Amino acid sequence: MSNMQEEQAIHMVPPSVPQQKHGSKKLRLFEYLHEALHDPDLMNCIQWVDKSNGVFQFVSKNKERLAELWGKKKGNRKIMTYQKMARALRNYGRTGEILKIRRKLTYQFSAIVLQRLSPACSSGKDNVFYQYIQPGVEYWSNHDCWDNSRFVYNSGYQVYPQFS
DNA sequence: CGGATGGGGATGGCTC
DNA sequence: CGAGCCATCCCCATCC
Repeated sequence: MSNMQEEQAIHMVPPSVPQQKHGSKKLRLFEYLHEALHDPDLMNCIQWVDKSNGVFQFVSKNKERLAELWGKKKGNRKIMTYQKMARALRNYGRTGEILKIRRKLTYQFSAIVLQRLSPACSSGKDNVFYQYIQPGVEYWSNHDCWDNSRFVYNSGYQVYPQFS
């Protein structure tokens, strides 16, 4: 009876980081966008508005091109469009991974995602990967709950006003 | 009016 | 085989 804990301990495996075999990881949309933001060839499709705060926007004229590239990368059967891609982006609003800035074609990576995608993980040793969105990040909602996915994000450095 | 943009329900596909 | 997670598909609302 007193061994229950021990038994549990035996079967207790460290919270598993999703399996990512070499090169077979499933690319997430926001990862792709982040890559695209660093690709000079795509500067006419997507660009930073405020890099340090993770704010970016699509270029109206070429946003469809970027969407198509994304669709091809995923091997979709049908052609990806900006509309459909933006739908996926809106889903990120629910989890807070990417927030919608109240301005045309403008979005913002959350601080957590930025950290995860960016600099620190330079030397290939980390499993710092899956950390979740809990900490004291300040989100300002101009509606009443997350589900509305319309946010203004206050990074602490700068508040982006809502341009009506 | 009509394109551009934003939104959401339903469904698909993959993984565990 | 089923549940959950994301992404995709399709259609509608609003704005300019």
